[in-house]
Amino acid sequence: MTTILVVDDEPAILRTLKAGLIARGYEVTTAATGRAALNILTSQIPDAVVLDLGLGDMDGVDICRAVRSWSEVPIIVLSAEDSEHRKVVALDEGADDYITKPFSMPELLARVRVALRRRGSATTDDDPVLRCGQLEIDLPHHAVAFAGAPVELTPKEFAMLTALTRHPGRVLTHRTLLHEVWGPGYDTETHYLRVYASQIRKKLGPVGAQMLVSEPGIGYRLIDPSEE
Amino acid sequence: MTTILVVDDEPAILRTLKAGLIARGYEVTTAATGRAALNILTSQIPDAVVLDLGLGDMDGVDICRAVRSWSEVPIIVLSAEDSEHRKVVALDEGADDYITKPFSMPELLARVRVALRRRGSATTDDDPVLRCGQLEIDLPHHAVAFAGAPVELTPKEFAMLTALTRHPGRVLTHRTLLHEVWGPGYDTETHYLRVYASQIRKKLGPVGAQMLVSEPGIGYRLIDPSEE
DNA sequence: GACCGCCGTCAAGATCCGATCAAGACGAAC
DNA sequence: GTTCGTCTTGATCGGATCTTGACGGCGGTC
Repeated sequence: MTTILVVDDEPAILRTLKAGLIARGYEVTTAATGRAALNILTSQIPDAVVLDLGLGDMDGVDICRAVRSWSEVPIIVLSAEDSEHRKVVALDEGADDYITKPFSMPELLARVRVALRRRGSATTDDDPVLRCGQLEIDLPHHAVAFAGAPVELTPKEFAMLTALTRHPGRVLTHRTLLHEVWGPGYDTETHYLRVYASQIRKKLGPVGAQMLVSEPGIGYRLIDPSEE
Repeated sequence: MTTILVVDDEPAILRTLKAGLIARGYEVTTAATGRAALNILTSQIPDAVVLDLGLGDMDGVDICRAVRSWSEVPIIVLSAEDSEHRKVVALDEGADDYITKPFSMPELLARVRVALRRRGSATTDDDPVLRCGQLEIDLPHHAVAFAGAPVELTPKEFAMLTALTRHPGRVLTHRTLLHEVWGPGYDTETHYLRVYASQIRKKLGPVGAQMLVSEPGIGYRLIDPSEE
C-alpha cells in the first residue's frame, strides 16, 4: 500500500488533495500544521509527502530541511507564491518538486507518480534510526544511545558520529569528515577530528570507545561488529 | 566532472542554457535535434538531460520513452506549451521534471541540482575491491586481506601494495612506484622500495611473499596467478 | 677468485601523528 | 551584561611510522 502524507492548513485544499489522491488508490494521512507533520514523519515515514509551504506554525522550508536530516522521502512542495527565490531555496533545502498554486490535480498526480517511480527503483528501507553494533542514532530525535543507555552529544559530536555511522566499517578520510561536519574550508584542520574523536570515545564509555578507531594517515572508522 | 546534455533547436535558447550551466561549473554537451540527442545518449550517458519538447524532427516525449528503455538518467523537460495533458504525458513517459517557458535560469539550475542530488545518493553502495590471486584490497574499507586473513599495513605499505595491485602482473618501475607513494622528488630513493617490499612480504606471509617479485634494475611486480 | 651492482634484511634514531588535557574564544539564552 | 555550553586552539605525551645506515647474499664480469 502506497501512503502519502498531505500537509496543508486550509481545510478546503486538504480535502481536495485527499479526495484526488484516494481516488487514485493511495492511502492518505493528513496534517494541518508543521508540528503535526513532523510528528508523523518521525514515527512512520510515508512513501511521499505533499507539503504546502504556507503553514501557520512554521516555515515549510524548515520542515524540508529537518526531514532531510533523517529521510530521503520525496517531498512535493505546494506554494501560493511564485517567487523564484523561494523556489530555489525550497528545492535546495530538500524539496523534490515545487508546484505553484493554483495547480491542476492531474499534474499534481503525475508529479506524485514521478516521485514514487523514483523511490520504487531506489532504496526501500527507510529506517530513521541508524544502528551499528550496540550504537543507535535516532536521527529525527537527535538522540544517541549505546547499549540502551542514552549518550549526550554536542552538535558537532553528533554530526561526526552520524557521518561515521552512515557507513559502518568504512574508513572516512579526514577530508570527508571535515567536509561533512565543518563544511568546506576546513580540509586541513585534522586536529578538530582528534579532539572530537577523543570526546566521543569518552562519552561512549570503555566498550563503545573501541568502536571508533583511527586509520593512521587516512581517517576514522566505526567498527561494524556484524562484519567481523 | 558533471556532464549535462542540453537539447534544443533554437540556437538562442541553447546558448543561454549552455552559458548558465557552464557558469555553474558543469560540463555541457549540446544537441539541436532529437536524432542527435539519441545518438549521444546511446554512446555516453550524461549525468542529466535538459530537453526541449519542441524539436523539429521528433516529439520530445518519444525521446523520453526511448531513453528510459535503457537509462535512468534524469530528464528535465522544457516546453513552451502549458498544456496540462502534455505535462502529464511527458512526466508519465519518463521525464523527471517539467518546466514551462519562459523559465528563470536560477529555477532551472535549482531543479538540475535536485536531479543530480538524487543521482548522487542513489549510487552509494558499490564496493570496489582490488583482487590479485588470494590478495584482496577493499579500498573504501581500507582493509587488506590475504587468503581471507586480514593484513595490517602502515600507510606507505598500503599505498605501495595498492599501486602494484592496480596493475596485476605488470612491472612498475622504481620511478613510478616512488612517484605514486612518496610523490615527486624521491626518484632516486630506491632503497625505500627495498625496505617496504621486505616488510610487505613479511606481513603477507610465506605464500603471499612470493607474489611480490623484483625485476632487477627495473622495478617490482605483483604476480597475477590468473595469467600464469 | 675478487670485484661490483643490485637486492633483502635488520635495527636504531629521527620524525610524524594521534590522544588527551586544559585554557581561551565565541555565541546563545536569559 | 552575565552565564553557560560549545567550539577552537595550544601544549604535551606516547607510540607508531618513516628514514637511514650497516651488513650479507646473489649473480654477473673481468
